[in-house]
Amino acid sequence: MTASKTELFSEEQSSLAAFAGALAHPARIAIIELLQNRGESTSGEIVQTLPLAQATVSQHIMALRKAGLLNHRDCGKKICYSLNYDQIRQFCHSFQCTLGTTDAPPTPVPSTCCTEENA
Amino acid sequence: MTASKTELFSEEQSSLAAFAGALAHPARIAIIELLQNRGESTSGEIVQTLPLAQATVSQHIMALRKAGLLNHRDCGKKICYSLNYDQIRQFCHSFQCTLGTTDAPPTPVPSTCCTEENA
DNA sequence: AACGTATATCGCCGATGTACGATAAGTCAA
DNA sequence: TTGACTTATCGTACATCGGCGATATACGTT
Repeated sequence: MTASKTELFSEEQSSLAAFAGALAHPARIAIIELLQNRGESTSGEIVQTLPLAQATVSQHIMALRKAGLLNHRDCGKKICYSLNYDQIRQFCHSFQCTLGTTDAPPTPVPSTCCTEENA
Repeated sequence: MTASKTELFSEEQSSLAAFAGALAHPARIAIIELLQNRGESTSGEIVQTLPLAQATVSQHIMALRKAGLLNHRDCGKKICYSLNYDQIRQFCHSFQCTLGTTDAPPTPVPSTCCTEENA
């Protein structure tokens, strides 16, 4: 991504993009679904569920952690992961606003592109 | 990505991941915000708004188009883009379900990892 | 300490994403 | 047709991702 020229965009734009990036892989979606269903799972259980090597799954988990989507607690030699619903809800709300799916219907729009814009 | 071993995951998981991937760049978030505010914009207007080269912006627009997030209509020599709210709403709903932010509160969960799981 | 288990990290590789200039392809006007 | 304009695509360079085996780290048990 060439560092995405990320400094050229707003904090919120980068933040939303990062959140979306965390969800941008089917394996990570699967992990989220698993945690959604079970409430809590160890890393090992997640590995067993996915058709990927332990190292790869660990990377996906770490990606979700860095995005703030997971809670984890040590539990002896295991680590239990669960969803951080607060973060998730917060991001979802931001997305709803950005995507315009909260209130305000599709906004009809008079469409100016073919009228005044004939410069 | 490596084709992401995408065949190993469900259709819906891949679909959601693709949608998230389309949003996983601040420039694309910025494009969406722009269209959300203006309702409709030409490619040229979008280029002027972003701090990126025309070719790069065109690629981002194409990424959003391929994800089904944009409507476009020819308008003389210009092309007007707008948000495809139907698609967006549909994806948002899927995400709400996957992320568990629709109904069902955070699910307390008895947490079995430290009890029965001591195999 | 030594071992087994659980998880994270490293190193490597091929594939993909991002960025750009240059150029092609299309439309409209003269 | 020529020319100005708008947008998409090509070619290239580089960074990042996604995958894996191997290894390191950390904990609990004996």
